Amino acid sequence: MPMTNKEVAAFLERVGEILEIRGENVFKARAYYSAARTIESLGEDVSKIVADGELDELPGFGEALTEKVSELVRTGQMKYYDEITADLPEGIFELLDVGDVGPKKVKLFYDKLGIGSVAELEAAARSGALAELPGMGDKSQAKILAGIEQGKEHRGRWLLSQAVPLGERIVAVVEKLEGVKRVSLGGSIRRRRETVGDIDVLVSSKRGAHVIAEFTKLDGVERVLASGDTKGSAVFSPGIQADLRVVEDKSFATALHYFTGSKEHNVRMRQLAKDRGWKLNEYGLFDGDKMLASKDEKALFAHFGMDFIEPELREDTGEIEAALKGALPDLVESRDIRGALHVHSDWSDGRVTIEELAREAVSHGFSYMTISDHSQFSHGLDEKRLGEQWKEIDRVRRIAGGIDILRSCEIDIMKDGSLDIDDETLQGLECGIASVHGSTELGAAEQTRRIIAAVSNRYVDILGHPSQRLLPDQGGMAFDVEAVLSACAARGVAVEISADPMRLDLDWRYIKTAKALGCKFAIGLDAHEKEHFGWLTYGVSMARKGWLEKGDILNTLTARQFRERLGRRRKRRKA
DNA sequence: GCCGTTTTCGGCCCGACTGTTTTCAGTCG
Repeated sequence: MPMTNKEVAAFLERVGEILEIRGENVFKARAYYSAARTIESLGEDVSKIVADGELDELPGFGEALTEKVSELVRTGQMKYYDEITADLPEGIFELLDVGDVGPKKVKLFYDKLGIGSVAELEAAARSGALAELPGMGDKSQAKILAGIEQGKEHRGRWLLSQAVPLGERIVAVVEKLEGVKRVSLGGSIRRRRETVGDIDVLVSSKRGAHVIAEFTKLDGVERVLASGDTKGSAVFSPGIQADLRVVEDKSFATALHYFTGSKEHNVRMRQLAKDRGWKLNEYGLFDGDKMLASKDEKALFAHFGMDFIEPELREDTGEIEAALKGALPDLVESRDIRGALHVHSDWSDGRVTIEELAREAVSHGFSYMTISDHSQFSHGLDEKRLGEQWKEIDRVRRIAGGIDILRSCEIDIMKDGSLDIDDETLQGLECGIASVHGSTELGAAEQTRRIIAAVSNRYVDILGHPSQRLLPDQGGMAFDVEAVLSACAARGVAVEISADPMRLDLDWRYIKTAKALGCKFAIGLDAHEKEHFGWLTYGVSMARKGWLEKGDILNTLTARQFRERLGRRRKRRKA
């Protein structure tokens, strides 16, 4: 089984960490980190790039990395890795996950005390041995113990949907503090990454110490990690860390740009500044000692002759070049979406009646909705029950004002690629969504054949959550993404971008590739209760991260256009 | 380990905070 991009990236990340722990040249380690990020943000499979012999064309891939990564992708192993890890204990990497512990301290702990796991670190801290080490003391020891405790409670990343409400609450409170001029979320939450490690908030004020002090007293603060004049850091219930930075208002635009990132985007922007003889940092854009005024981010980009780059695009995947050429996409917005697709009712595992769903959809401004309950394999409806449901849909359609309701179904894709509803019944659907739920462990080749077989059924209009990934940490199943996307494009089957915060699937990294292959998209809610209509914003964010415009997305069409489009496609497929 | 119409060798982002230090190292973002 070929390694996924994520696996290759994680491997390279680890090589970088080992090099740092070993005390090698930090720039050598950085080369591996940079390679890891490049692989992670690829819109195509690294195994394909290796097979095509095009790995050395990626930025940051010279002779050594090309050879080592090719070996890794082909054989699943890297001799170099075995060499540099041979004399290190296996658990040494987990030490890096402890707060306030970096490669230098790992090396120190290992060299002096032979510590090679978090358990050993904890024992050493409790015995007081850590405090005796050079450069360490009681406070450092206590901090490390606290870090170990926190790590036990929670590790890793949070869903975007968990972070956004907290982030917005912090902004709302801080905005009202005395002496605060401007406030914004920054970091990965502003870029709308599908998961975030922490919440970044930027504030402009002349009263930094006061703002930070108030921030650390907010409702929900469990622990204060740092509290200075310009920077504060606290852990909020249920364990999400938030960092607040305070700058002068004249620095707000450059600071916001800086703290929004991504790091890769920032590196490119600083380089652009350097090329022009300027200097860009969080405090401003400088020509010598002179600060080039930027009242907001738009003005900042304008200095470079660039169009404003929406935060979602700032991943260094071509947005800088496009902005310089004035060729950025006109990104889709939530208000462009007219149809609520992929809605489950209490006919399967949803909590709400069709009639209530209709009312809820109207209140969110949708003008049509597809009732897409599960089919029999996922404990949903069989052919007979579907027929009965259609009568109920007809009834609600007559009484519900201002909304069109389409007969739909989330049809299960069987292990062999067939569907669990017969064609005669499928013919009666107005929108067919086919999804994989079971048998996710097939090999990549079989999985690919299976999905392509399913989207080849003429009554399938949309491929639901293609990868079956579950955030924050469960990767998707193994299959040839490009082959499936090509099949969808050829058959006119739209690819779902699930707005379910645990899915957000198709992965935005593949969206640009999908569009280039000719795919259309459908933002699906996968709603099971009323509150889930609010998920739309997350689906739209992913579409935006994938550079999509209104015209790329089927449910920006009016109800009538949507029906016509699906109808036309079906006629073509019959012919 | 990568990279180059300023360089094929010598750079590679940099500032805030903390704790341990009498001037700095490590971590983080």
